[in-house]
Amino acid sequence: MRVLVVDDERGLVRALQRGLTAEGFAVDVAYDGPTGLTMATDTDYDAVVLDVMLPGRNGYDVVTSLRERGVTTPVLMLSAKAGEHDVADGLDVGADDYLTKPFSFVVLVARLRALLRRPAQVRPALLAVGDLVLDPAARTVTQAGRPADLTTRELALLEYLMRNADRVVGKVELLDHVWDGTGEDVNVVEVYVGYLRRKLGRSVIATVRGAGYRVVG
Amino acid sequence: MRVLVVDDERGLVRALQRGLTAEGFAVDVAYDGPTGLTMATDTDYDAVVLDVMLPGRNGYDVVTSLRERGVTTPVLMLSAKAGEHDVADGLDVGADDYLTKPFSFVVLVARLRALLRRPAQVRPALLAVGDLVLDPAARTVTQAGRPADLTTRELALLEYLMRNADRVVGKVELLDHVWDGTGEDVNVVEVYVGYLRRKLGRSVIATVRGAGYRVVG
DNA sequence: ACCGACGCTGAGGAGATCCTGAGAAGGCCG
DNA sequence: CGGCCTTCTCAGGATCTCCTCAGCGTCGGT
Repeated sequence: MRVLVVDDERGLVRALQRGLTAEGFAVDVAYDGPTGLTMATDTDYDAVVLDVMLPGRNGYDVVTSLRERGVTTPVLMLSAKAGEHDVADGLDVGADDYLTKPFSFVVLVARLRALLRRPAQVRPALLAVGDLVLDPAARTVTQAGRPADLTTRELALLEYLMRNADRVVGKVELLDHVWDGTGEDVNVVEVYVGYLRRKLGRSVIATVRGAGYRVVG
Repeated sequence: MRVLVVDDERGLVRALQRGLTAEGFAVDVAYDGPTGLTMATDTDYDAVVLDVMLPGRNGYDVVTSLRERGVTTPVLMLSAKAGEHDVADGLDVGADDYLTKPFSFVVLVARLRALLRRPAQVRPALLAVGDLVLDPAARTVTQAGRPADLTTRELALLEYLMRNADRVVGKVELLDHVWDGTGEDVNVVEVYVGYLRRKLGRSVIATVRGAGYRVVG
């Protein structure tokens, strides 16, 4: 397990290096943003520990650039600030976890291990299928760049269908995941598919008779 | 996106329920461990938010039992304790993330979204015989790259034949596996083989007189 | 060549499945 | 309170599927 630590506090870095090595990690170090970005891009690390406050380029920038370059290495962000919006910002930008300084070493290792356990997949913040783009956090949908005005339920339905693109999704499954699942009548699903088709065009959602619906790219 | 919240603090639960619903989640609630475990096992939730301190059975137990039962639903643990070892315990036990109370709602939602980004389901493999490709998940068939439009029954019949390619499959066997098997008349099979031939070409399914049908690669 | 068994197919109806317009119920905001 | 939005139910109508049936073609054996 190879880990990159990007932080400019030499003392902390040295402590992490020693501790993580003792835990069996191979540790590389960078002391500023640009260097960290380069190293993380060039080398295939299993995880990156990244301070938010960095000389040259801050942590958010580094993560954003990494993701733009298609690097999906898990990133654990460190911050001195305890403000909650920083946390959300860090995650939305593409970081995978977040720790507030001061943190305990045990916690860091546990979180790191949790990150490494996750399948190293591309996990973009946006859902894109065909000319549709859905942002779950902002709860917006655009079609060919044009924004679409959807209600909460319509959006939830579309999100589930898009998360399962290229697959036929049954009405009961939709009822289970988009609605409470307590109801019985799948007609609600049909009605809402109708709403979506009216707003987004008939071709967005295909009916698979006897099976369910499908969206394709 | 359907979420199960397991916590015995009614006030907090109500707040979460309202907030998450407003964010577009379908929210179910359990107030104790055993109930939560049952619900999480029986229903295919997209995520579970789980308090560590619970009546009946604590959060660690619940996660452990869930994982033992093969349930891989992402779990976000909540704890009142700030002790660092609790965090490590929770993650080691099979939880996917961890939040310490008091937490901010914004952070909770961000973390939840991060969990939901995990790749959805494992898709079954494609069936390929000759220039025919059948995708069981998408319920599509392509012939030399060209899509074919099949009904449910036609697809089921073709799938069974393709799974038994290079073998002669009897009509009664088809009646048993593709139909309920309650019927007697094998003429249905003949009719449907006819449909498939009309849509896919005469050469796809060969007749073996007195024995049944066969598809070859 | 003839015959019986077997297989194929066109037609059509019953029923399942899906879509949609209308409207009721409830929440939210001014 | 009144209007607007959202969600959901309901029922009618428009498909589409599935299966049956009967007649015809084909094959193999004699």
